[in-house]
Amino acid sequence: MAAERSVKQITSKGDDFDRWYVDVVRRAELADYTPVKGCMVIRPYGYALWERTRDALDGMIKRTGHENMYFPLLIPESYLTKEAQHVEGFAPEVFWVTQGGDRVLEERLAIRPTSETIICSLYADWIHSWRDLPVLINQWCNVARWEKRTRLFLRTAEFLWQEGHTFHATDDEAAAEVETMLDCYRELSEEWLAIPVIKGRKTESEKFAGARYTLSIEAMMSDGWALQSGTSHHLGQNFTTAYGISYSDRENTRQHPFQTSWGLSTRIIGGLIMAHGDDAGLVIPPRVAPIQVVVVPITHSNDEDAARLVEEACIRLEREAATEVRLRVDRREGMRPGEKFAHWELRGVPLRITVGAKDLADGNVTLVRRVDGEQSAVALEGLGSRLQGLLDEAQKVTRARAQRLLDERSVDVGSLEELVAAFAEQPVFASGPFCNRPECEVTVKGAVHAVTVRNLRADRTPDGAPCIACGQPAGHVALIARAY
RNA sequence: CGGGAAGUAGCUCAGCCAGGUUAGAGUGCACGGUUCGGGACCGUGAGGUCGGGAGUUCGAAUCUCCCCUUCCCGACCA
Repeated sequence: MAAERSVKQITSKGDDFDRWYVDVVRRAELADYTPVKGCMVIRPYGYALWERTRDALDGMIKRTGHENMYFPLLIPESYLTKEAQHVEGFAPEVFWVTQGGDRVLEERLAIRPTSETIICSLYADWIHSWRDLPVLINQWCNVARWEKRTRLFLRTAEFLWQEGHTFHATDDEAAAEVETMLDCYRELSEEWLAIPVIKGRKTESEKFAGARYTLSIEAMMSDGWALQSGTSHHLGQNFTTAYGISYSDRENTRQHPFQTSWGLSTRIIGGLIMAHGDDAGLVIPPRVAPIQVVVVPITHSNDEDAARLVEEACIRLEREAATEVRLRVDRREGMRPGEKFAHWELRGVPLRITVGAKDLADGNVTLVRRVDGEQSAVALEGLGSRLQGLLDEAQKVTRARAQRLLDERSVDVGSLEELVAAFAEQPVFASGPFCNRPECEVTVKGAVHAVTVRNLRADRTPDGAPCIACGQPAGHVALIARAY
């Protein structure tokens, strides 16, 4: 049955994945294009999804000891340009404000592409002593980057994110922070968004501009492509030196603190869509679903008694579920049940309860799980209190399905030939021993169309195997994939 | 930013090559009715500066030029 549930308005996933993605985003009313080039509008349903994701991550950020604050949107050019690599990396994508009202500004202002520079400039005045460390802060904000190509949620000129920034007395403490926050991203992705990820370290060519190193989580989309879903950077003393941040340690010696930054953006919503969605539309994991349960009453205009019983059952569900579950009864008139089913499937609501006279005669309602279409007749009695458990189950099934996809499309390779063979049929996640020299990265990229080294896996070691590109002893296992 | 495609009703598109009454279809929308366990049907109605600008012409959705936007493939990137 599930296979026949095609949706009128959206392209089939198998026919054209990119069109499918855009169709789902727009038809499910998550987001849309705007008259502003490169900028999207996030519509209420999409924003609700972001809010749930954001709140989950915000809880983790606070749990790990960070506080939220807010920095200016505009950054003076002289502040932006102090860290050489950073400027070089971001300069091509900065928006510049050159005028205020009718006055040309003496110094251009950048619209923040990220806030390390303004934050360092301010903290240079606020950090004086080892007692001032660590500084553990975060901000939720918008940033702007002049991107050449727009993809809703995945790449827009303006996007929403959080950026965490910390300063530490020791290198090790900063390194631990980078790991801690990457693990928060992993937890958000796996436990909330039901997307398994692979943690690892970025290669030199892929790391954040100005960082000593960058860690990332990489998720597999259902077409086998990778999506970098969160990054955590160890900035060493690069910025603190450039921006003159120093403090007196316990021995009264001047020191530059060690710094980290880490970010996760609305891009993750794109990942959620591409990881779980199907030909009927979105599939939203219950923990972040704006609406977790939709109730569709089946009423007959020529049978008032039945209609009354159906409405009573709906009211009962609303009352019993109200406190713990986000449930909505779809009472829209003049719309046939099938149309409502399609409507909510497109929007990815995890559970649907159909309430009709036929089932009610036996004290039952029909329950359908979005992720796999599993359908069952369940007793109305006590259902409200069982919903949370059913949602937890749906969350698990969604996660397991994504894990299965990742497992099925992951391949270990021991040579370039095997790498080429791995991608012959379809995009995969290939893992192979890698020496991490820039020349070898170029070789790997050139071996298969559009692949990149996503990261050096944190969970694997090469065990003395030779690098797939040069044959020298490999120190890492590289995750190689095509990426969004 | 390079290569390709496309912009006509909310959406999907036809009409354009061979310029000519009042620009069409399906779907969606509004109202009425029959219906109602997978996008049902009948009727009525609203809805368009044909992406924008300039030009050619008696006359432009249609021909010419410029611009804008979107999609796809690259390069760049969260």
